Amino acid sequence: MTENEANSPVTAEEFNELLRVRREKMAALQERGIEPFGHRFDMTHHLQDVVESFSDLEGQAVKVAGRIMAIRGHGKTSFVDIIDLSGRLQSYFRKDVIGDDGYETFRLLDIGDILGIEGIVFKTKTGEVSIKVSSFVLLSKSLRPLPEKWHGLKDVELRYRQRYVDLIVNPEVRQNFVLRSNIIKSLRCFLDDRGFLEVETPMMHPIAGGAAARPFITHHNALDMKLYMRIAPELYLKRLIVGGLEKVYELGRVFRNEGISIKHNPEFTMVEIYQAYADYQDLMQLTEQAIAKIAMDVLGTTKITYQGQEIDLTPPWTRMTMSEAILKYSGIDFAQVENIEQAREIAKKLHVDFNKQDGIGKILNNVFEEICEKNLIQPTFIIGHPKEISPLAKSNKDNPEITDRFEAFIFAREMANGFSELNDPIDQKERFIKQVAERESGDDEAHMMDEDYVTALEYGLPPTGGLGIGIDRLVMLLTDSASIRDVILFPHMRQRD
RNA sequence: GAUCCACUAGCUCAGUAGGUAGAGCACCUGACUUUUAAUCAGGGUGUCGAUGGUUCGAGUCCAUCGUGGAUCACCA
Repeated sequence: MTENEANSPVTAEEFNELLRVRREKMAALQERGIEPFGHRFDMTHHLQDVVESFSDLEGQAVKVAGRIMAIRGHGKTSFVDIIDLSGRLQSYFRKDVIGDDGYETFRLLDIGDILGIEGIVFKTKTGEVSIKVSSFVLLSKSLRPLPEKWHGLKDVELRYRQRYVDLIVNPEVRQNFVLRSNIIKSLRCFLDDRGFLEVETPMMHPIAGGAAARPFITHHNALDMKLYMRIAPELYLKRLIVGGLEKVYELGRVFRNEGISIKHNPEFTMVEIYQAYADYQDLMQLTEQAIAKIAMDVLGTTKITYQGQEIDLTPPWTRMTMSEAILKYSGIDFAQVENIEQAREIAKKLHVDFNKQDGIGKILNNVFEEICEKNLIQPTFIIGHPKEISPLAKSNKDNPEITDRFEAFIFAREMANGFSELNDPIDQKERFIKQVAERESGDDEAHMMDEDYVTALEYGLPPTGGLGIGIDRLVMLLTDSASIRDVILFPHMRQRD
């Protein structure tokens, strides 16, 4: 049935049998004076509490609420499974307890209906903790049938489009999203404990900066101006460090107008963290400590299994420069490269693509991505990124062609990216100018000029370490989810019709 | 954007060689006062993703389109 039909006052004949029967039952309940959509209910326990506290609760009256997931009828008695967020509990309806009238009402209930139940806690002869219903109240009539009880909802398209159904029938999906919430809670706790200040900066930017990505474009009517949905909060957060806030973080959504895949959603959640007077080494430590602490909080261990692969998140993680990684996985020493011809030669030899205008740094990065990334299963910090691909990172003191930057890889995926922030306004302006030139020569992911950001740096940005962690990918890792869509409640889908 | 795969009842799936559309669960009728995938007897509830085409005849073959998935490209 289409949404149109669901919202229009159709006659019963237009529904299929399953929908029609439920509406007829709703009407029958109303005829018996029962309101099919209730108001509130005071429960004394969640369902799992009843099971866990059975020895204390046996023989006592409790009030619980939940959704009917199974009905096993036996004539004048019935066993009814109900679920809430905490778990499942069996309830036992008896005609001689709730009366003829109550039992007639009970028989108008369906799988999917939401009930409030008052009854006595007991154990059945097969040993299952149950509640003998002394009274019940319909809290919400369900007008649509739920998917099958033991296969659940498998169709991934329906699972994403109708996540509410997915959440009802697939308990592990519910658990994953509870875990996601716990991960974020744990991260906040970690940062708050270390004196970081949580801040909120604009999501709509006049200039999209802080990352290399194509932005979504929107428009403000009253100001009649073009605005970009933010691709990163970075430049605003560093303005706050200029302003003296010292240790800040922002946890929130960013938007990138790019392809959708198992690892990419157009909007995703990241945390960016900035710490004045720190450098990339400090932030590397912070990264491994944060992720290990989160894993400990939500899973109770730093040794996890992702897609069948054992991964040990215990710090310290391996540290390796980009060139070292290339040497390790290809046997070629890229650090010896002195000119662009040599770099191109290596790329050709390793069958790595590059563009004519790419410099040594970009080719180095291409080679790394092509040859090394797939090998970085255990947590690994890659450091020594070329300046060419790091327009916001501070150059290394000893080798100005590379930056004091790191990326954390786990299971061949970039999980975090951080660096000592470039705080030299003159250097920053030059790098912006280079980015603008790249933009003009067709790279629509290159940075735009942000004059105000340069002005902020001119007031003085203390030496600062910065870090971004992709929360969705972290949640994927800790929930053993193969697709980012499994950790985003409502992943983006093409509109139907 | 490219390639491959999928789309059949509310859900999970079968459908042989092109010949009247199937099963389990759910649902409906009846029996049943401790079941738990309850059981027993009976009932099939359908725009086979859409539109064309081939054919006496299409769920099945062909074409186009739609939606989704996987891989690739882009990216985090």
